[in-house]
Amino acid sequence: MDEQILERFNEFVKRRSLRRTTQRDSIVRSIFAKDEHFTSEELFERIRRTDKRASRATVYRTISLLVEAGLLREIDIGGEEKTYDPNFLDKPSHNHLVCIDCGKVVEFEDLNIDLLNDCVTRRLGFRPMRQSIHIEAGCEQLRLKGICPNLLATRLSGKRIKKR
Amino acid sequence: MDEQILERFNEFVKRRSLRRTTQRDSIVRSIFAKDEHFTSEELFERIRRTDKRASRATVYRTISLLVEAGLLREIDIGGEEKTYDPNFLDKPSHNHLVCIDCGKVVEFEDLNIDLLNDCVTRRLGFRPMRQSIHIEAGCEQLRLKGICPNLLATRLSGKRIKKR
DNA sequence: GTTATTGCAAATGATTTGCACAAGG
DNA sequence: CCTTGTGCAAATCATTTGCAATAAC
Repeated sequence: MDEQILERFNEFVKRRSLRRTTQRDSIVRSIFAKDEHFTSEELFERIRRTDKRASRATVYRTISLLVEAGLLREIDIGGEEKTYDPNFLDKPSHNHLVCIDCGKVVEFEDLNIDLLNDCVTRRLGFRPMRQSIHIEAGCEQLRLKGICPNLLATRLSGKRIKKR
Repeated sequence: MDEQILERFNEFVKRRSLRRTTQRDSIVRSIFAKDEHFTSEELFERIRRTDKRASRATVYRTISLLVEAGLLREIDIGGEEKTYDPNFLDKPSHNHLVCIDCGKVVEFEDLNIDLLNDCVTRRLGFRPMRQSIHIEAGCEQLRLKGICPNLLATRLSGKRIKKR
């Protein structure tokens, strides 16, 4: 993981006169070890594997801190539980496409769309702050050949398919 | 209200061999009497004013039916409760801008953005189905003059400001 | 030492559900 | 009639919170 993220978090924690704890460190490390989206429960289970007495409460509380610190973002990809995205540090303005066939989530960036959105925002009399695009789409391969490569890939990798 | 919507709902209900009831009729009428976004609780309170023994359960169940029928859409404008938007029949591809100063929600349509999104979707190997843009923006007037016209308008009209 | 943090279990709050009675067709 | 809908209250489920014990600084 990029140790720099941990540093940034600890600066944030210090600035708020909060405390650096082993639990917070390990949760932050666990989150930014991958670039995968996750729910609180998934993260909790991940943490539990290495620390048998970690608590859900601390996981929830640390996630909130990370969101306040601007290091983590809640995203909307459907589902009952909130989903978090650790990739906004690398790609500050990316968006999400969700495949309605397999649930796969694809991240993408598009400068032109960002620009157009800013125009619309100003035309409406507002100052652009943040924008996000949510696309639901079907798999083209599935329609043409009856095979969804993402679904296959998902099966192979054992990745959980998000129920919508 | 456009009685045609009620008709469409009742066709849907019949197709599923469900039943047309006075409660469903009155809930559908209540929703499409305005073009305002609402939460289940707000709708329930609205219904309660005219029908003292209406139940939350039926409101929730009817909302679900309307969403399945494609007549109502859940939208994401933050907040803990789900928000529903009855305006997709008139504007099938509109988006939402939320003012971070006053919580006002502005609907807008933009064909160019829709087109660009479709391009991106195809480039990624998917078939466009549905897309939505969520913009958070600050009030330009507030920054320049210290006055947010929406906030004023909201106060005057007594409209509830969504907490975020 | 003083203040913040943790883990637990209990609380919360929106939404869902089981069930007995009522209503639609 | 027979089946689906309603209203009520209880259940659910993710998330939050109070609190006593523990760890930072």
